[in-house]
Amino acid sequence: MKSLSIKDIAVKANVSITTVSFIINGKAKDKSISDAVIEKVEKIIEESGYKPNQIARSLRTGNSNIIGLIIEDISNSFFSRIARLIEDKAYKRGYKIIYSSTENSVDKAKELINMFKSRKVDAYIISPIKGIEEDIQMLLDDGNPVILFDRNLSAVNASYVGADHFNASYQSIQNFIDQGKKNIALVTTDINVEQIVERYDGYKKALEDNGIKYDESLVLKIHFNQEESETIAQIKELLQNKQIDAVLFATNYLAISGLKVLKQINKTVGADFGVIAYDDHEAFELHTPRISAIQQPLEEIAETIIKLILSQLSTKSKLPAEEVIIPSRLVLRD
Amino acid sequence: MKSLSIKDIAVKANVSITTVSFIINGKAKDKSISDAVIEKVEKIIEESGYKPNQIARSLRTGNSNIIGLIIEDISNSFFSRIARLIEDKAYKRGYKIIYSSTENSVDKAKELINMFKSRKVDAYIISPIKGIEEDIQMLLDDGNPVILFDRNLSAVNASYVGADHFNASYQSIQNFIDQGKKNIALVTTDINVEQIVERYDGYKKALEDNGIKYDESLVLKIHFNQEESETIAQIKELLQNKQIDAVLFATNYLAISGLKVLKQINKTVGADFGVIAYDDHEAFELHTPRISAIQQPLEEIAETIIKLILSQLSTKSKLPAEEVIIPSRLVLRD
DNA sequence: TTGATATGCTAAAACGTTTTAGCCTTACCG
DNA sequence: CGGTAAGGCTAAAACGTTTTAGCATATCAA
Repeated sequence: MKSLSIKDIAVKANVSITTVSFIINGKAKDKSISDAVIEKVEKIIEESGYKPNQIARSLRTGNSNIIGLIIEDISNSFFSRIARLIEDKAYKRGYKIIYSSTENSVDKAKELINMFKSRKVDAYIISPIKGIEEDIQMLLDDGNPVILFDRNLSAVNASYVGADHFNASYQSIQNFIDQGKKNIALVTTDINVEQIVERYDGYKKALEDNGIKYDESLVLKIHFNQEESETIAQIKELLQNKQIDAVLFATNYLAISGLKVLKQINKTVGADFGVIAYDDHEAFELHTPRISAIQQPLEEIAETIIKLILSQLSTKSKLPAEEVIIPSRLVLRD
Repeated sequence: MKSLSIKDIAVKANVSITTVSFIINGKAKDKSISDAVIEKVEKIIEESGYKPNQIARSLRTGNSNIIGLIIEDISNSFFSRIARLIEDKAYKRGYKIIYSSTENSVDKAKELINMFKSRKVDAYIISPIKGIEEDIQMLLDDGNPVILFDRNLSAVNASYVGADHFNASYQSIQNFIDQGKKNIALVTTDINVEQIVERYDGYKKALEDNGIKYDESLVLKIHFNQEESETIAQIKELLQNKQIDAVLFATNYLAISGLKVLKQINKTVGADFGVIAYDDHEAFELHTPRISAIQQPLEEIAETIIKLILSQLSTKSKLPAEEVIIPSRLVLRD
């Protein structure tokens, strides 16, 4: 059951392959093909259900209409929601997405970039990690559109779209302080990526600006790939052994682990113990009491990414890298 | 900055393209290429960083090493978690995933299948919807490996991997009844897919087997694509106006809406009001009290899908369609 | 009448691989 | 010593498109 080729159509219509190609690609008028022929060929295509082989097309034209998406983990709701929005918007413009998760591994990330390169994707959307600067630079040097998001790599001059992590973090801490909190903990991860560092910096700066001394023992850095049970143990230790009246969790999955701890040790979130999570999650709205969270503007981020990509794809000349920082929203609950 | 081709390598090594190709594909020994030449060419490839153009390769060989994944919505945690597992397992075997969400639209699903077809994906993993039976049959007729999952299409003779929705649902209701519940509601969706129907059937059968009369007014079918606010309004009406002592939610997002309603009307889940959700969700573990849920065996489902695909890919002869039903697990909490 | 222009179409090269068929040596066997 | 086999390599076709260059014929202006 071989599928039809343009040649089959040409034979059936008794015209040349070239003519069929022109018609398929809407260049018929340009190339002055007669209406009669256009109609005949279109009819045959319609009836036979012929679809051009995209692979052959890609080989010839050099573009694939595929956008490569490299993220940390598609099962993380932040990424899956962004992926969905990106997919949607890309799809409407005729692009498909091929994605892969890096799991924060430099090797895997590099491999993925190579994979995508050999697949000739038209553009790259990457939530990067430290250590792949060179590879990204090579993509840029080769003239590929590359958009970083969520986390930036300062060493690389690529376009970047992300939320204002520093200010969101700062605001959250300011909010705690305004409520009279003094001993404010930060639970974060040990991966050295820009957006995590910014959240940390915002935390520190807010304390400092309010004349509260930074206490390193109130900052817990959780190892990225460890079992949740261990995370829970570590958070429990922090919360039980330290005098703490508020916590900012730097990621939503850490916040979820944290809430489990609070449940275990029978501590309730409320007036005398504040919690804010970075990145909202359905569980927070539902939790009793409801948990405050920082919402990243997913829709805007996705839209901006696609806009940048399309503008880069539509001009052959290299556009200067753009940095778009979009404010996050602190949603206070209960 | 044109990228290297096999020809460039051949020229550099002063051998023919054919020889390079044999070496790249590990057929050198077979084709009796001398060790000296192998070494020389490999060295040049290594140094130059040459990567074969996958598109040209695909065009020639007819396979792409890409698996197409068609699901309802990547941002739904059930699908994103499955996607992650599938991606992982596929990746380890040298396959990449290209995905797209159907949003339960027949037209979009058909379009996606065509898209994937013209991209010559090597296999299809589809969480199907009613109305695309013919398209799937065509894929099968053309000899493509196709695995349906989550929901089956009885009209089509494709392999299927899914959880035992009927029994899980039956068990849940039985559990309610064992606890003395009599007025058991079901909140489900109006999409006519097999796994939803099975959950409904399980509900009915369990009632029947226990001599409880089926009351249609206790079954709420929520329209698929509607706003959450409307869903909440409908669930609220059900719970307020009917004498109900237990609810089974047929999807996790409906359960989440339902829990929001309970919060609004100040009804607490507990001994005199039971709740079970189909598909677990992080929010349930965290909810106070914790919410019971039916867990689908994601890991096993993903593993089985990949196994079936690989076995189909490795034999050229068509294998008979297999149906694998994996038991779900009812996790009772609090 | 002549050259130019428009109209309608096509042959063939090119994209970068894989693979078939086969060429030339040298080695070996009887 | 002649024939066959093995070893080491390669030319060229093929995959299915797009696109460049160009061939006829008809029309038209001068």
